[in-house]
Amino acid sequence: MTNPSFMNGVPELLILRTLESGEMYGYELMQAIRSRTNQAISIGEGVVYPALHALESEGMLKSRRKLVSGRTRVYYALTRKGEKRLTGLVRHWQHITEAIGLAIGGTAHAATTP
Amino acid sequence: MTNPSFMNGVPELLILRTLESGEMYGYELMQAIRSRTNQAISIGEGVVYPALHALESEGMLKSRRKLVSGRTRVYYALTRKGEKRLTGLVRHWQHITEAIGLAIGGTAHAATTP
DNA sequence: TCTTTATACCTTTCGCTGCAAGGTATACAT
DNA sequence: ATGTATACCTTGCAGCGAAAGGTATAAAGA
Repeated sequence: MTNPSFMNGVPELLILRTLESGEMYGYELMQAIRSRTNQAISIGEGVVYPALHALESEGMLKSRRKLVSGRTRVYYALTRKGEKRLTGLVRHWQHITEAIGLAIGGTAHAATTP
Repeated sequence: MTNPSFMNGVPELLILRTLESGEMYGYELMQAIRSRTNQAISIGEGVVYPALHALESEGMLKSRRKLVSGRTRVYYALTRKGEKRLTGLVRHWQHITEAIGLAIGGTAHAATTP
């Protein structure tokens, strides 16, 4: 029950946000995230797949299996609930980064102009 | 050696950045951070003190003890090395948030204007 | 033909961060 | 006397996310 660190849940945020553009399968998701962040952030398979399963079991995503040239792909799509969660996560993220921006950009130095 | 999560080290960043304005003792630091972030972020004692010790042992901070009306205060100040680390952490933070901003704000939807 | 590379899925293991909670001690107000 | 605020510190643990290992198909290259 420990209060999860205020910094956690970014992979989840990225996953949900990326799926907002349309259903994707895990492997595709990973690449999409890497691409959308200009290679700055790579979410590995050990993060993506467990996260997808967890999100689905929480009702944030729904999946359907599709057979494409012999390979099985599991496509995930946002549910209404997932969209709501996403909205909350985005808001939280913006709140946090704004706060940190304040602290690191901010206020502190009138020292520069004596 | 595991690659630490790309999201870690924010408390460290906030601590170093806050100490840039001048030396502080732990308790004061905590309050300063809370205040600088408009109460959005609270770094607890269980985070601050271990972090201060770690940073000092890495040479990022130097401390001096001061006796103020019967209570001992341990004041911490940035070293040159600490300043450099801070610069790096800030840069890294900005890089990350920019990337996430791209992913969550970004690119994806020309979908909004059909 | 055989093996490497890329795709696609999944799980187990574990390091590390940061939080909660507990512990000590002084000063001051009630 | 007892509580509240200050000031320091440590231990224990939850949980996140990374590494690494495992299965299987298809296509390219040797």
